[in-house]
Amino acid sequence: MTTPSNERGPGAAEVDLPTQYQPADVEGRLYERWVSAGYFSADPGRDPGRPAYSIVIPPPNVTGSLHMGHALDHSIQDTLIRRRRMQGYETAWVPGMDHAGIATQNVVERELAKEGLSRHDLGREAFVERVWKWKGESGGRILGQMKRLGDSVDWSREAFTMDDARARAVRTIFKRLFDDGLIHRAERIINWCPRCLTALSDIEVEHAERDGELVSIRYSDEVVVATTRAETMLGDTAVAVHPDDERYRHLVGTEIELPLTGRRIPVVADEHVDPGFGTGAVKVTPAHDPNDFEIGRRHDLPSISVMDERGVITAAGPFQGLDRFEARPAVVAALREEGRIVKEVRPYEHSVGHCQRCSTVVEPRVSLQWFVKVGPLAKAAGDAVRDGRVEIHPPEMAPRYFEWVDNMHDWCISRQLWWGHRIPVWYGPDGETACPGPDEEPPAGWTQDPDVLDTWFSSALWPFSTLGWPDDTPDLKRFYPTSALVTGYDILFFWVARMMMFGLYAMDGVEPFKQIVLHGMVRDQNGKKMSKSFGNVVDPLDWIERYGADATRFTLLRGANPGGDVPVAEEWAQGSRNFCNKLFNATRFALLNGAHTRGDLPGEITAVDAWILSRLQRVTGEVDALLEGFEFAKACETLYHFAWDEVCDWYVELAKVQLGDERAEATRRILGEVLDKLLRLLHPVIPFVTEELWTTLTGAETVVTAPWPAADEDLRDKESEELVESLQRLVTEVRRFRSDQGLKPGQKVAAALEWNGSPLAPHEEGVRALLRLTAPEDGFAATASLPVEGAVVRLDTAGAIDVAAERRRLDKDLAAARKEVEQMGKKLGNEAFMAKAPEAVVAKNRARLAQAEADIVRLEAQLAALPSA
RNA sequence: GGGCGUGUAGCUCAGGGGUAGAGCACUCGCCUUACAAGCGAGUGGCCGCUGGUUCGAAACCAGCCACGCCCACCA
Repeated sequence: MTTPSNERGPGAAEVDLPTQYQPADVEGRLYERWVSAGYFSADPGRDPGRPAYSIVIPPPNVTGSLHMGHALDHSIQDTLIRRRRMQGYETAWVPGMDHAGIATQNVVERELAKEGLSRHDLGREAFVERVWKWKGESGGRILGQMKRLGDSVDWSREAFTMDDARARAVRTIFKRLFDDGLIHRAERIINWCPRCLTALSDIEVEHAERDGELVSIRYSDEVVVATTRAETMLGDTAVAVHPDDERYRHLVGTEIELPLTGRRIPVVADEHVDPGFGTGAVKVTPAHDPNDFEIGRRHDLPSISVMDERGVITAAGPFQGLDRFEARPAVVAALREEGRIVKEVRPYEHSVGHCQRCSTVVEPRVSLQWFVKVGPLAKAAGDAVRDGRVEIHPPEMAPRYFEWVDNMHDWCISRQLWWGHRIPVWYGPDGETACPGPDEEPPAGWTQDPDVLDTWFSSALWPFSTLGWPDDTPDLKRFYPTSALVTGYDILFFWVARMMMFGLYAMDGVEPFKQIVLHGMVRDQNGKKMSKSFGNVVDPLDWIERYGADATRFTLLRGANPGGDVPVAEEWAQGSRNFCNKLFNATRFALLNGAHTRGDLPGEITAVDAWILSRLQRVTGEVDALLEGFEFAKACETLYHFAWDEVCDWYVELAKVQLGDERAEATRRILGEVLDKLLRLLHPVIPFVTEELWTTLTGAETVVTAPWPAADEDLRDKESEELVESLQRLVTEVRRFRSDQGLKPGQKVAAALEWNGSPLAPHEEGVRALLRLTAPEDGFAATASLPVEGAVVRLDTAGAIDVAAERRRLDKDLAAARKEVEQMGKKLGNEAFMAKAPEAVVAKNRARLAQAEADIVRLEAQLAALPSA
C-alpha cells in the first residue's frame, strides 16, 4: 500500500488513509456494525406519526446462489429503502426465500441421480427431508451474498415460503377460496411435462418455433386432414369441418373409418374449424389437444388417451410401447404403406410448448387437477391498476399486464410433486371431500390429496404472509400495503399479477403494493443474455471481491434505465471501482487539508465557492427527482459527473489555491459541505465507501440514518456559475494552446495576464495554478499572445512556437465560427422564423450569434497576435 | 395472428422540434506534491431508408427496411 503524503496544509487533521480505496478492508466491518446497531430494524410501534415505507423482497429461489439479476434487483430496492430511511421514514425491507417447488425438486433429483438414485428410491418423506437439507445449505449461501451486497434488510423478519407461518397463510387462503367456490377440482386437459411428471400452468410452458412436418392423411375418399402430430390419430374420435363449408356439408353426421384402427368416427361441424386452412377438415383428438378437447366437449365425443404419463404409446397394436417421437414416423410409415399419405410431407415450422424447467416438449393431457377460478380475482387485479391505486413503472409495461389479467384462464394449481405445500384437502372412504381450516383436524381415517400446490401459490401471498397475515399484526397494520414491489418484467405474470389477485382478495380489496417497479434483465456487453452455454455469466461475488460491492452496485444501477435491460462488462465495473476510488481520494485530500462540517457556512466566500455550492443545490434537486421517478441510471450519471468533473476537476483544483491563503478556513468548511452532501446523495447507491468517508469527515456515527439532503434555493447563484464557466473556457483555451504547442503539462510557463477589467481578474491566482503559469521575470518575452474571455494571456514559451500548427488550428476554428455566424444570421434574418419562433429560441440564437461573433474577434485577434513565420 | 418496443460515435446507451451527448474504447502528451484505479488535450456521427408537416426535423406523421421482447387454443 502506498504511504499517504505528508504534505499538509495549515489546520490539517491527522488522517491515515491509503492512496487507494480497498473495499475488502471495510465492507464486512461496516455491514456488521450496521446490523448490530439495528439501523435496518423496523419497528411498527416506533413514532407512529412518521410515514412508513416497506418493500418485501422478491424471494430468491433456494435452487442455487444469487446471480447478477438478483444483484440488480437488490441494488434497486436497497437504494429505494436507504433513501427513504434517510428521509425519516420507518422503513421495512423484508427478506426471505422461495421454496421454488418444481425447480428445487429438479435440482435435488439431479443430485440424487449422481448417486444413482431416484426420488422414488428414497420415498416421499426421506426425499422431502433431503430437499430441506439442500434448502439449508443453499439458503445460507444466499443470505451470505445479500450481506456482501450490503442489503439493508431487516433480518429479524426473514421468511421462507414454506416455513410454518407461511404454511398457515397458505392453508388459510386455500380454505377461504375453497369455501367461496373459487377453488375446485376438475378433469380437464392440462399441460403435462412427461419428464417432471406433473401438470404445469399455462405460463410454465414456453413456446418456441420448431421445424416439423405437416402430413396430409387421406381418411376417406373425400376427407383429407393435415397434422404435425400423426401419432395422435390413434386417439381420433371425429373429423371436424366448418358448418358452412359447402364441400363437406353432405358428410356432416356421417361416419368414416379411421385408418390403421378400423374404428368408425363421425364427421362433426364446428365453428372452430378454419375452412381456409388446409383442406378445411381437421382430425379431432380430444385426449391430446386442447382445441380438440373443447370440440369433443361440444359434440359429446369420447376421449381416447393413447399415451401414458411419460409419453409412451399405450394404444394396443404395433405402436404400443413406442415413445411419442418414435411413434410419429412409425405411424406415417404405416399410413404410407396403406397409401393414405397424400403427396409428400411438407416441412412446417410451428410453435411447440416446452417445460419451463426442463425444456421437455409438453404433452397436453386430460387429468384431474385443482384450479383457481380467476375471473373475479383477475378483474379486481386489473381494476386496481386501471383505477390508479397501483402504478406500474415504467407505464409502457401496463398493456402487458392488462393483456394478461384480462384474458386469464383458470389457474391449474396442483402439481404432482413432493416438494411444496401439500394440498389441504382430504378424501373420505366414499370419495367425500373436506377442506379443514388451518387449525382444524381432518376427519380420522381420511387421506390427504397427494399433490402439492404450484409454487407461485405461496409466492402470491408474500406481501402479507411475511407481515403476519392471517393474524392482524402490528406489522400488517403499519407496513401493508407495501410501498413498492421491485422485480424483473419477466415475472410480471407469474408473480406480480397473482400477488395482486390474492392480495386484493385476502386483504379485503387493499392492494399489496402502491408501485410496481419493473427492471430489465442483466446482459453482457453485447446485449446478449447471460447464460452458461454462452460462457458470459458474471458472478456478483466475483465482482464484489475484486472491485467491491459499491462498484458492483454502481455498475448495475448506472445501466438501469426504466424497464430496460442492463448490460454490464468487466471494464464498466472497473470504471465504477475507479469512481469509488476517486471519491475516496477527493475526501482524503479534503481531510488532509482540514476540511470539516462544523458550524454554519462562512459568510464570506469566493465566486468559486458560490459556484460549487450553487451547483450542489441543483444536483441535489435533480438527483432527488430522478430517484423518486426510478431513474437510477440518470441519477448515477448526474452524481458521477458532478463529483468527478465539477468537484474534483475544478473545485478541488481551485480550492488548492484558496487553502494556501486567508481564505483557507472558509474553503475547508465549503469543501466539507460539498463532500458531506455529495456523500449523502451517493449513499443509497454506494453505501459502503460513503459510510467510510462520511463518518471520517463528519465524525458522526453513521450516514445510514443521516438526513437526506434538500436543495437550498438561497444558495443558487447564477452569476457565480457564469463566472466560473467563463474561467473554465479561458483555462481550457490556454490548455489547448499548451497541448497543441507540445508544452508538457507540468512545465511551468512564464506569463503576463492582462485582464482589461474582466470579472475573472480576482481569480488570477487560480488561473495561474491551473495553467502552471509563473509570474514574468526579468527577460520575459512573450512568444505567444492569446486574447480570450476579454483578457489577454501573454506567454513566454521559452522558444519559438509552432506558428503553422497554431494557424491551422485557429483557421479551422475560425471557419467554424464564420459558418455559425452565417447560419445564425440567415436564421435571424428569416421573417418566418422571427414571426413564429418562440422568444426564448430567438434569444438563444441571438446569443449563439453573439458568441460566434465574439469567437471570430477572439480568433482573429489570436491570429493577428501570432508572430510572423 | 395480437400487443409493446428498438434502430443515434467502434461498443453499450441517454436525449428529443431550435449548437448532436455520456461511459468505455481510440490518438497525442504527462509520475503537474488527493488519486496512473490518475491528469490535460483531441479524433470519431447524412441520429435505419423514403416521403410529408414546419421558418426549422435526429426528434412529429406516413410508408418501407431491419431487429427485439411478450402474448396466442398457428390442424
